[in-house]
Amino acid sequence: MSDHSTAQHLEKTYTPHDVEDRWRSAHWEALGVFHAESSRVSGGGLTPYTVLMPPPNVTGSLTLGHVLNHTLQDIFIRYARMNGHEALWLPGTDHAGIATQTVVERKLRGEGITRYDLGRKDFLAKVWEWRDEYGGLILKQLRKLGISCDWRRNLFTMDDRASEAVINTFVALYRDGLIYRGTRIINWCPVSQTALSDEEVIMKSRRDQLVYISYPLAKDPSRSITIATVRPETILADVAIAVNPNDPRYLDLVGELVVVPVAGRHVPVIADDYVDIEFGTGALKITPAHDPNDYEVAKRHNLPAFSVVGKDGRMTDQCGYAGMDRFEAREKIIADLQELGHLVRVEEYEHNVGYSERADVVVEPYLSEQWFVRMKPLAEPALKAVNDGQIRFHPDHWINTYRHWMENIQDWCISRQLWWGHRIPAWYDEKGNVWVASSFEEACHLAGTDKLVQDEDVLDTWFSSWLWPLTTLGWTGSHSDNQDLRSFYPTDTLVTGPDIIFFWVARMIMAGLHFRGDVPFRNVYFTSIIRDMKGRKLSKSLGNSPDPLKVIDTYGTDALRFTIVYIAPLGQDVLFGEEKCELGRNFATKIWNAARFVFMQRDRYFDSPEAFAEAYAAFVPERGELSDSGRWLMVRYRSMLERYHHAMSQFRVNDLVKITHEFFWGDYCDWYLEALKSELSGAITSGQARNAVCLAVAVLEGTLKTLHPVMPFITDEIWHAVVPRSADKSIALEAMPHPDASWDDGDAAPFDLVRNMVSEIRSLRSAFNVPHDLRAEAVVCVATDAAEKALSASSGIFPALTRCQVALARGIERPAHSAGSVVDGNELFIQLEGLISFDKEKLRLQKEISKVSGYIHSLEKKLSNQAFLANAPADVVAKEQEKLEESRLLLGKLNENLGVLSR
RNA sequence: GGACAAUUAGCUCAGCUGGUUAGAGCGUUCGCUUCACACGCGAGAGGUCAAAGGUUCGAAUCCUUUAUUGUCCA
Repeated sequence: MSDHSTAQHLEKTYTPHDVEDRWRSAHWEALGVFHAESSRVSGGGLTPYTVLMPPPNVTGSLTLGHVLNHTLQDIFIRYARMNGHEALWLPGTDHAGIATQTVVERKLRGEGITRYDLGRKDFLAKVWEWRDEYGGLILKQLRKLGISCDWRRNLFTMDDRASEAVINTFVALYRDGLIYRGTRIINWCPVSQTALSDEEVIMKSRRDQLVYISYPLAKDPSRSITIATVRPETILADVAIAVNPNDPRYLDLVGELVVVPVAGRHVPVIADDYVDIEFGTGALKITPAHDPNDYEVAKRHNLPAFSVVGKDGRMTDQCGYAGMDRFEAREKIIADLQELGHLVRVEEYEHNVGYSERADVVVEPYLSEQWFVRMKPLAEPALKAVNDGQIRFHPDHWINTYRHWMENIQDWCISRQLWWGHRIPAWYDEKGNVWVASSFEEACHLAGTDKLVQDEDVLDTWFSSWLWPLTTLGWTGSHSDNQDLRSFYPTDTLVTGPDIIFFWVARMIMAGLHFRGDVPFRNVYFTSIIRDMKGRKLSKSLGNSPDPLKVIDTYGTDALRFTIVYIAPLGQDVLFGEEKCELGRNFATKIWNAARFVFMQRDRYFDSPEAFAEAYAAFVPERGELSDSGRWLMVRYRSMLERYHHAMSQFRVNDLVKITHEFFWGDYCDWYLEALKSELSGAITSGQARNAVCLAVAVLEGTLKTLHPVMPFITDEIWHAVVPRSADKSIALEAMPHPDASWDDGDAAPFDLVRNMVSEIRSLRSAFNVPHDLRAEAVVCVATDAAEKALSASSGIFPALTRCQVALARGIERPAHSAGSVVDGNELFIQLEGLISFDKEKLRLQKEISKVSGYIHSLEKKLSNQAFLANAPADVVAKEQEKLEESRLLLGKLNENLGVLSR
C-alpha cells in the first residue's frame, strides 16, 4: 500500500487484478487483521472460533480441491470474525514422508547418487534444503486466495515443537501399552520399500489368471489334490494344503503329505474351518509369509513361515527363480508347471488387489517386525463422541462410514522404512532389549548402558497429523498446557475431504480425547469432490486439471471463490469447467457497476464526501421517510439476511452465495436501483433524494458485508469507497448485519403490486411486438383504494420501466383497440391502436381463460372433497379457498374482457 | 457381496420437517447500444420430477422393489 486513504471513485472498468493486488493478504497481514489472541478470550471475554487448516503436503501445489476447501474455511472464519468472535485459523504444512523422500531421491538420482551414497545425516540435510527452497510454494499459492489465517502461527509437522509432541506421544502410548512392536504381515510397497498402513492401500479391480495346480500325494503320486491360486509364484513358500474339516471330498486326505510342485518339498494336508468349501476346488494352499489369513492358519497349526519375495519385489527362493521380478516369476512358474504336468487349467479371474497409494504398484503382503498402535481402546471413546453428537458431521451420512470403520478397527502400523520423518524413539541394547524413551540420555538411563542403537525407522506422517489440533496450539505432550490451548481448544469447524476420514479425522478425534480429554473439533464439513465437466476425477495424467492460478489470472480470485462455492452443494460432487467462472466474474462486475452507479448518485446529491459521511453516519431507514420501493427493499433485505444467517447455521454455504447473489442482482439492482433512477429524476425534494441515496448506500454496504466472506477483495475495495476510510481499516473487521424484524411483509405489498404491474405491461408489449421506441398508453382499472394509492405513488416509474404512460381509473370498460390483463385483481389495458390483432388477443385471452379454468376446476375438486376438508389443517384449507376466490375473480374479469372484444 | 449417495428443463443443479399452477444459472429464441453494467437490459420457449407399486384427503418430497451411475468397505 502506498497511500493510506483510498479513492472514493471507482474506475470505469473493474480489473480484478489491480483490486486484488491492493488488498492481497500481505496488506491484510501487515495490518494484523487475521491475528487472534488468547488474551482477548481469557481476559476480554470474547467467544473463540477456531478453524484448523488440513495441512497441505509440502510437495504439493495448489489444486482446485485446495481452492474449494480453503475458500470454505475462509468463509467460516471470516463470518465468525465479523460476528464478533475471536477467530483463529491455524495454518501449516505436512512433511509428507514418502512423497517428499521420493521427490528428493528422484532429484539425487538425476545427479547420479542415491540416499545410501549420502548416508542418513547428509540425506536429511538435503531434504531440509529442498523443503526450504520449495516447501513454501503451496503456502504462497494459498495466500493468493486471500485466505485469512493467522500466519504467525504457521506450523510444519517437522518443526521442533511438533516433533517434541510426536516423541512424547509415542513414549506415553508405549508406556500405557497402546504401542507395541510385533511381527505381522503388513502391506509392503516394493517401490518405496516401506511398510504401509491399511489406509494407504487402495483396492483396485484387476483381471488375473486363476491357476489350478495339482499337488501329488507323497506316498502315492497317482493321486493328487488340486488348489486354485492367483499367486502361483508363492507356492514356493507353501507350508500346507488346507481343507475344510466338513468337506467329505478330502476327509481321507487330511494328515497325508503332498509334494509342492517345482519346490519338491513335502507339506501336510490340514483341516481348518477357515477354508471355504464353495470357493475354487475347496482346497487351499497355505503360504503364511504371503497372506495374512494363511499366517493365522499357520499359527493355529504350528506351521513355519518363510518368504520367497524380497523387499524389492524380486524372488528370493532356492528353486531357481531368485532375482526375478514377482510378476515375471509368475509367468515362468506357470510355464514350468505346465511342463511338469502340474498345471490343471487356467481361468480368467477378476478380483481386487491392493495398490500402494503413493507409488501405485501392487502391494506385497510382507512378514516383518513393525510398530503398531493398539486402536480398540482409542476407538471406543472416539466412536461415542460422534454417536453422542459431541461432534457433528456435515452431511451427517458420513457417520455411517465412520462408525463402520471404528467398529471394525485394526491396529495401526506406524513404522515406515524411510529416513524422512520422526525417528522412532526406541533404542536396542546389545542383548536386543528395547528401550523407549524421549531421548537417548533417558534411554541410556533406563537401559543402564550407553551401548544403544536407535531404531532405524521413522513414524507414519499421520502419526504427527493426528496431533494437529493440539500441536498447532503449542501442545508438546501430555502434561503441557498453555493459554492458547485453554482458549482455542476444542476447535470449531474442520473442513476436509471425506477421503481422509480414516487417515486423519477419526484419528484426530482419538488423539484429542486421549491426550486432552476433549474432542478436537465440534463440526466436520466434508467437501465435495471436484470433477471435470464429464464427471471424471481431476488428474494430471488426464490433463483435465485446470491450474487455479491461471484461472485466477483470467477471471480473478473473487470470481473463482464465488463460482466454486456456488457450484459446490454440501455433500455432492462438483463438475467444474473453467468457463463456469464467468458466473463469478459477471457477478463481480455487476457489483462493481452497481456500486459505481450508487456512488455517482451520492456524489450528485452531496456536496462533498465529508457531507455525505456525516449524513450517512446519522442515517437510519425510517418507515415514514422511505418510498414504497425503499420499504420494499428493506423487507427484501431483512428476508435475505434471515435466509443468509440460517444457511450459515446449517453449514449450507452454497445456499449462502445463492441467497446473496439473488438478492443483490434480482432485488437490489433489477428493481430497487431501477426504481431509484426514476424516483430521483422525478419531483422529489432534495431531502428525500438524499434519504434515498443513503438507503441505497446502506443496503449496498450491508450486502458487501454479507458477501465479504466469499469475495474478500472486491468487497474491501468498494467498502473503502463508501465514505473516506483509511487503508488500515478493513471490512473484515466490521460487524455483520442482522435482520431487522420490524420490517414486515406488509411494507413490501405496495411496491410488489407495482412490480407485478410493470412485469405484466412488459409481457404484453412483448407479446404484441410493440416497437421498442413506441410510447403506449395504459390504463389500470383499480380494484381497491390500496391499489390506487400504491400505483399512483409509484406512477413515475412506469414510463422508464415500461415505456408506457399509466393512467388510473375505476369501473371502466375495456377500451377499444387494447390488450388486457389482470394483475392482482386490477384490470390492465394497454391501448395499441393498429398494433392489436383481435384474433391474436382473443386467442391469448382464451388460452389464459382455459388455464385459469383448469386451475379453478382442480381447486373445486379439492375443496369439495370431504376427506380433504376433514383431514387437512385449517390454514391449508383456507389458503386453497382463497386461491379459488382469487382465481374466480380473475376468470370473471378475463371473460368480461373477452366479451367486450367479441362484440 | 455389504454400506452410503445420486437420478428433476439441452447442460449443471435448488426444491430442508409432504399442501406449487415444480425453480435458478448456463445454453437457446425474440427484442433492445435506455446516460452503472452487452461480463448488460427486457420478454419467451423448454419438465408425464429414472421405472413400478404402496402410504396419504394430498407425493418431486415418505415407504418398498427395480434399473442406472458414483463413492467407500469386504
